[in-house]
Amino acid sequence: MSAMTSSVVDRRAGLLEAADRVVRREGSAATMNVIAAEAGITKPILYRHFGDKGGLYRALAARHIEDLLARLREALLTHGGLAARTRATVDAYLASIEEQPQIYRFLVQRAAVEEPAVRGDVEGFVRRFGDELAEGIRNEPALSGISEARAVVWAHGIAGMVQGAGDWWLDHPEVPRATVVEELTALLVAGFGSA
Amino acid sequence: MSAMTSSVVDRRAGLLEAADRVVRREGSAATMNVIAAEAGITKPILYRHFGDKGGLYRALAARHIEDLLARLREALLTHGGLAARTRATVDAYLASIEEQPQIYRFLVQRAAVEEPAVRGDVEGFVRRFGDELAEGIRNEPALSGISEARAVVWAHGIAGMVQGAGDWWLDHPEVPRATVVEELTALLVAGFGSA
DNA sequence: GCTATGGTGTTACCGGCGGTAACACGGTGT
DNA sequence: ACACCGTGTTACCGCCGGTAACACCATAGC
Repeated sequence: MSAMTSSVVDRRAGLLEAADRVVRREGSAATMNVIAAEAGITKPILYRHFGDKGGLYRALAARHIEDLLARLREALLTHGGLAARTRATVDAYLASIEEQPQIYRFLVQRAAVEEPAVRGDVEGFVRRFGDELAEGIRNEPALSGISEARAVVWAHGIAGMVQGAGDWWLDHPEVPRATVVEELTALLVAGFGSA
Repeated sequence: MSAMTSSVVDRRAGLLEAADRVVRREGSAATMNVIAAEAGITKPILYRHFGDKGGLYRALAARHIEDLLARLREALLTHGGLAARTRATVDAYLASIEEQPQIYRFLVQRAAVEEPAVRGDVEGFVRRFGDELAEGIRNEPALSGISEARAVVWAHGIAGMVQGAGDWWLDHPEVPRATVVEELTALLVAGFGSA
């Protein structure tokens, strides 16, 4: 019942692709009706595939979250020391939101806020970013022996910091990305020294 | 046409009080109908007073935002040096969200996200927190001569950090507030050293 | 051939939301 | 007596998320 290329899984992917276009184009006005129309169908089909709006949001968020976390994970493995890793990670985050601001807003706002059920499943995104960061911090050679409490509080604090600065930066495009990256990196790397 | 104690201004305050109770009790299910019912009236009156849902949200958010920013402003003036000021500010923020988590969620989520028109008026809240922080950083004796870019990026980054850590902490009440405060303060104070 | 079955698609509806029009009541000034 | 104005109501609109019911069209089995 698989082996074939097409069928249900491709259909789902196609629908998600349509939903993605709508979110990218219309932002928060991405209603179920519009998404269905964009896909050239009507609502009930959408509901058959995703259950409810939360299900579609979950599916939609999952793709981007995995992509983004992969980028961040890779940045966390950058060679060259703690400062280089920090800079690469912050820059990866800001580069991502710069490339697709609408998707980013969808991830941190719609997906995590509007549909509370998503919190347990996709779990925010900033939250998962924080979890990944915590792991990175625990494994950081320069921070060996860091207490668990410190690792986890720092991680979620840093996740919020990058997100907050990124949010602000989206409304202040006159500031170069490199500036934001350098200032945050300086603050964080010096802060890590306290460990 | 003023001088009298009662009339329209008291009425507004009473309605806001009712809205406040609903938000505190029902959280995100604070619909216009139930707010009206809580106030003992019906919808149109609410609309006559506040224009639309965004107007009510703005009015509702404004009170708490001013209260909260006053607390933070006071903390920013704590005597005893940079570390003491940082600790007091972080603690003031976390204490506030601990006291009224529903109101806090309303401020950072509903008011700032759901009603985009609020962004220009009440302007987020985390955003205004960031603005206040930037001013505090510029005036910080220990950070005199800091560049404008650094002050503003740090400010909004720190605002996001405290908010992000606070968000996470709301879901992990087993961690004492003092722990969160101390870990964030340690990171920040050491980071400030890089200026 | 003719019928079951299952997936794709539709139309048409439901309850509830934000928002508004239209009207009813009661005090006040002239 | 009358117009006026603020407070309040009922009843409605359009749109959203969500669902029931039915139509179409392949393939599979006899």
